[in-house]
Amino acid sequence: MSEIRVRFAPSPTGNVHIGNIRAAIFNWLYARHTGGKFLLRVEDTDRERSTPEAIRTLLEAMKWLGLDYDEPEMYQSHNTARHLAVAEDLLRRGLAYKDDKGGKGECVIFRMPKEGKLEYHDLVKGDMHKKAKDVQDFVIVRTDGTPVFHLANVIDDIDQRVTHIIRGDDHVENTFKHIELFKAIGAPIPQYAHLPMIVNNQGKPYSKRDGAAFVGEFREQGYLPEALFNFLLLLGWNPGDDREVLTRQEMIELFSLEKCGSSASRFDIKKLQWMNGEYIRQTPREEFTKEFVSRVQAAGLSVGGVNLDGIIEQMQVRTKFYRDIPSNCRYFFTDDYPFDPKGVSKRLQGDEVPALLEEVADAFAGLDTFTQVTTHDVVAGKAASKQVNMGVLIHPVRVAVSGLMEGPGLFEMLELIGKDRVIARLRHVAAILRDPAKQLPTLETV
RNA sequence: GCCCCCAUCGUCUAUCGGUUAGGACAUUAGGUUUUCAUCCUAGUAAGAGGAGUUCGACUCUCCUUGGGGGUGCCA
Repeated sequence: MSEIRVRFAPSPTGNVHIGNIRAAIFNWLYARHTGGKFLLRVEDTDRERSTPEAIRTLLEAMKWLGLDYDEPEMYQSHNTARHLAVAEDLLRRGLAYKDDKGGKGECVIFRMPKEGKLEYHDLVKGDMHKKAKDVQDFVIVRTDGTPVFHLANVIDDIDQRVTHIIRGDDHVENTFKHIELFKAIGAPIPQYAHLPMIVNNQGKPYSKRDGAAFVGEFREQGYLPEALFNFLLLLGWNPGDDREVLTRQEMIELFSLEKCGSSASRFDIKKLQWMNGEYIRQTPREEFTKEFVSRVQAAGLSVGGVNLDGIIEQMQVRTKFYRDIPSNCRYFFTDDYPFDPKGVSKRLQGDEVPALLEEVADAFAGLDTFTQVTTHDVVAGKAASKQVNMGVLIHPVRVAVSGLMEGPGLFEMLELIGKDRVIARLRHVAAILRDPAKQLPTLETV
């Protein structure tokens, strides 16, 4: 039994489309599951677009997703001489011919069978067949002397000794051509598996117009590679039971081409967002803390002198994207925090608010221990004596001390900010509200 | 035009002739008169249409419809 060898063969365009990277994921998983080799071939024959920069983008995307490959990457452009030599040989043996149908000069055409059936077994789509007369001869070398995709792709697969070709649905028709090429060259025919495409809400191929379509964009938007990987895997594959969030190890163990579906799947960003949150919540506390601290520090804030563990405990469960951490947590680390205009208009607008905030501040000042329990009791007492719901006090205080309308429970928040800061903030905000010449800094102005 | 592929809740999917058609996302309600998030509970929601095979069809066959892909110098 020869070893299983699969490959990912993208053309580096400067962006890596999610449909492409999903093919890479399925190939990678198949190799890891079977103990085979996962290879990378850079189809860089388009000299215009295949810049070193574009290749770097491709390699970075793969690294980010943990798609490691087992042999040095192959560059298709380095194999052009061989492609042309094979074409010459096919010509010599009468399996290809020269033609000038378009009047552009002579190109080399590969001769397809004219009668009978063409067939192959697709590992995901089943038995495939076509009448030979429905597949035409095709160009393998252009008029300008450069090899065409079909030729280069097949020869490189032969050279890399690829045994299983796992790629997008859009290549199904090409497969009949490629198989004849393998036969003509005298190479063993690989196994094929065609994955359904990722489409948008209209059922059209998912593109840039539909939102983030490239790996780099998801990375920039704060998605974790593990979440994107897991989500893309679930588009067209399932483990056979109800599990959805899987570890890399589980994916490798459970993966099989037989469980791949054959209908196109729509890209549902909502589910990706949910999954990203799942991964953030599952992140070990230590690792999340590291990420949290680096984001906060990158925003120019210091994490010294605060109850970092307490803040983390409150915020990990609320974090949807790492990139939102600084704006959601700024008030923990500095008194210079912006106010959400909606919060101001909804919670700090009334004439009674300044007095209310000062009253609460005064009551807090009398506390020896400042905890969620003692602050709760103070506010509860105030609400009772005023005969109002606690929310009447809680909401203005929350916006005053954090600038935001959301976050941890108020009393947890107060304890984390600390007595002195809370009191100072309440008085400071009250003073600004009383002074018609002053204004609270809003999100926009900061 | 011709050829090929596909078709279960709004979405991703399970089901491989006999199920109250299951799960997840989203959504609705409740737990929660302190928000947001988490968590828990409950709910709404699906076999495109028509023939046939069969005791019995979401499942097999055919047709229609819809969608996608391909169709000599893109990959």
